[in-house]
Amino acid sequence: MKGLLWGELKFFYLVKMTRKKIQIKKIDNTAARQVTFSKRRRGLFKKAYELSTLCDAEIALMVFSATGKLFEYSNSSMGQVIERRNLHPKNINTLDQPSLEKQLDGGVHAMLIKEIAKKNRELRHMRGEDLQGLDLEELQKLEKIMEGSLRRLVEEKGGKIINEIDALKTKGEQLIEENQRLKQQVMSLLAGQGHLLEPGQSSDSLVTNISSMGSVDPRQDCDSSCAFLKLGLPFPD
Amino acid sequence: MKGLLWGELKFFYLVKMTRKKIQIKKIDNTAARQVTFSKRRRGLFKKAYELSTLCDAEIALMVFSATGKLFEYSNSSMGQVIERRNLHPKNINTLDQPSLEKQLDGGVHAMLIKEIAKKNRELRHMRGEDLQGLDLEELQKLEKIMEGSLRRLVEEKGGKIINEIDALKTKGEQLIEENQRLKQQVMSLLAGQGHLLEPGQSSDSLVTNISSMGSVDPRQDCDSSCAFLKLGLPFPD
DNA sequence: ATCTATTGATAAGG
DNA sequence: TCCTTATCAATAGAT
Repeated sequence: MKGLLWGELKFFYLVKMTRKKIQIKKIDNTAARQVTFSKRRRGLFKKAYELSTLCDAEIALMVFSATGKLFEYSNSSMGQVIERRNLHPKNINTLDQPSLEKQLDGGVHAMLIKEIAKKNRELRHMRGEDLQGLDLEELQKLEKIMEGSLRRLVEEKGGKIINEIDALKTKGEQLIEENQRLKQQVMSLLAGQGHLLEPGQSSDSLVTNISSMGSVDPRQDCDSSCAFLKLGLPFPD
Repeated sequence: MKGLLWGELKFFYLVKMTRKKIQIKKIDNTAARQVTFSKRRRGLFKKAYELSTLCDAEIALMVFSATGKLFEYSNSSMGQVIERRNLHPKNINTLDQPSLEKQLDGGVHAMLIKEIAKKNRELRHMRGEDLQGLDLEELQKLEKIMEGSLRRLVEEKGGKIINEIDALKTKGEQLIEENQRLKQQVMSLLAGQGHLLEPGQSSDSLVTNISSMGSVDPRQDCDSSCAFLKLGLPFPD
């Protein structure tokens, strides 16, 4: 809505703007919560950046959204700040106490196992298993994701195929060139040594003998490479 | 200085207000920097608290002042958030926390973390991400799997849809029956009380009055439910 | 620390 | 997600 129109409406209809201060409590409406999360997260990161810059402070900020997505900021390095914190007199004691460590370890252990279970569930769903527990909406969402995945996969495969074909074509051309060179070499040798030919020995077998003395891979003779080239078949690798 | 006096001064003497936006650069004056650090640090922590509360986010914030003082905030536990970050797919390969209990109980943790990393790889592949590392054969295999998944998913969804439709149909039939029963009840009542009808009062309005005394939801009168039944429209739930 | 004009952040709505 | 605008909050500079 354009500013002018908006102004008119406001003037004539006294539109009630419900822009007001909010209570700092968990926002019930999911969509509104997501929007607010996005906006305030940006604001928070900006403030963190400004503080670190203005006041030469070292800052690490980690934010997990309600849906588990991770956002982080650090003006130096996250690991460095965490390490610095662990070495800080304020926290160094908590690391050395076995009891606390065990408590923490138990928590971490449980978290790791929970994480694995969660990922297993996701994987089963992605494989089309255990779908009974999902409702129509969740199935729909999953379908969208999988369609996207399949689309990307097919694209990737297409690219790979094109690349392989290109590589094979290039290789084929190189072999054709080499083949030509060798043929000329053979011809000139034949021209120079034609008088040594004995009756009963074909030129073909002579070509084979000569070419196997050159730089070509001796495991592959001229005849077979000619066949690949002429038929446009893929080359054995 | 009181507001009024201040206003007068400003008006008459054009007091030079040097309140203006600042550049986000390191503040040179040490004292001013300290003051700003104090003010903005509070602001930042408040913002972090508000975000975590409003949006149900898990936050860890560490700030080292230029003089090495540590300030930290977390709505849950600092260690917990750091661990959660370490096992996040984004950072799971950058394990920079050898100082903690991992050294003591390295075996199990390492295994669990490896497992999670493996599953994350699988999941990314299933989502069509990080496919560059796979060769043609692997892509082909993955495509087969995903096609199967999608097929099963669509089947499952189809079944769910059929079920929902059946349920709605059944509900509709039940409502039709109830509707019929009520109509007959109304007719018999009308027949028995026909002599009570006064001139000017239509039977329709009487029907409405009677039916709203029965077991039907009083928020919905007979006319509107008839409309739903006759038009074969979905029922409001 | 306290004050206040100004700048900045953001809620509601599209 | 981005845009807009009214309102609310943070804070720079002064005391």
